[in-house]
Amino acid sequence: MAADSAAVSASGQEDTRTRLLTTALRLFTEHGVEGTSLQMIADALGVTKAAVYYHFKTKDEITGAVAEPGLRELDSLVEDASRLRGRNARVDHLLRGFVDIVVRHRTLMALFSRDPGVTRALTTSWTTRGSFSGTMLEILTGPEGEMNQAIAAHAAIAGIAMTGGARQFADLDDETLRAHLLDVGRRLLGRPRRR
Amino acid sequence: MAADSAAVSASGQEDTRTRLLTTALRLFTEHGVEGTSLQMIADALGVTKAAVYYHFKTKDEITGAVAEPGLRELDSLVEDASRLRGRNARVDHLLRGFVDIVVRHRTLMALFSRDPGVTRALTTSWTTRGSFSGTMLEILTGPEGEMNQAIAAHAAIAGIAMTGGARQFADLDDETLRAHLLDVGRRLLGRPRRR
DNA sequence: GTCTATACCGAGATAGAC
DNA sequence: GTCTATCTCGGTATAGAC
Repeated sequence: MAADSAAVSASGQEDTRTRLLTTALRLFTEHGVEGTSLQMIADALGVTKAAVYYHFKTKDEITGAVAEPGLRELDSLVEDASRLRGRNARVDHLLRGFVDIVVRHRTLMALFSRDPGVTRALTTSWTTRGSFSGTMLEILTGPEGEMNQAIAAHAAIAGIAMTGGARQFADLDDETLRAHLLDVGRRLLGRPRRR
Repeated sequence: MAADSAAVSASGQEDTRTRLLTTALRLFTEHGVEGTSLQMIADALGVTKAAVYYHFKTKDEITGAVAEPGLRELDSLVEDASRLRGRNARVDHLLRGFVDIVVRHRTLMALFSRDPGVTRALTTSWTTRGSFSGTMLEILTGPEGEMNQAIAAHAAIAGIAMTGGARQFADLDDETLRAHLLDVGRRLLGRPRRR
């Protein structure tokens, strides 16, 4: 019960910074990054706009902090996949891992692949890291660079990310959604389907 | 040669309103709707902000005018498809028509399915018309309402729209892109593929 | 260390001059 | 048909209360 202020117990209230990021993500998905004002975030938290400014110096910093956990996972997924030998193994690992990340960060991944505001906010800080999306497409497309595969890969990533974050399927449990999205990817990428 | 100011000849300069909409669409896809200021549009046209305001009363009105031609086509496509008998016929007509619209309005359709700013701007004026996206999903999903089909349909629409508007494929000619996107849709919807 | 009060400037919007 | 003046709101910034 003796929880310190940094890591409160599960039932207790989270610290302001965490609440802020959770609230921001929700508002971002509803109104878009550029469509969400600092005032909206502040109001939703019951504090003033300047209080938000204490925790983050700029709005872009908030956007970055919201997107970071998902981006980190994508980054290391692509690294892992790159190290595998055999194209099929790489594709399967990447597909499975991507679906998993999308399912666990549902709204974030949809927001991330959609919103130009996110891209703009991250271009400053994530230019080096931003290579993962290119590498991901490369792996899925294959060395031949066939147009057929390139388009299928692009459609797979977009379709999986946006469907995973769609409101209609928000009630689905993780396992079910994961299975369906994997199926989408396998159909488009021409990989064998289970069951 | 005696062209009036409303309809100039093909080689002549277009009227300000048309140039404005073309410019706005380009800026919208680059920076998002909310990320595009009236000042940017005005600067790109070489006029002042107030001059833009002469042609359109609000920014939402610009957004609406930009999106309208594509939305109209989607609307009548869904109507046409609904009138066909037989689910396969409806699905095929819808898929083929959707791909065609996406190809001919590439950037617009991607913008439309992505940007929350577009959705917000249109909720006021297009609430009644907005039913087409629901009807489209219904037709593609089928009467059973199986989760499998619902997710595949959602992924197909998102994947086709966003891939069609992607910069990487901007150089593809209409026919080629159309064929590839049709293939994406057919794989996901379980429809027979040509060739 | 966390927040309030307040001010500055850019952007959407309106009214009206030319 | 184009532009100036002006208002309000949003992102940014600082000073200071508790």
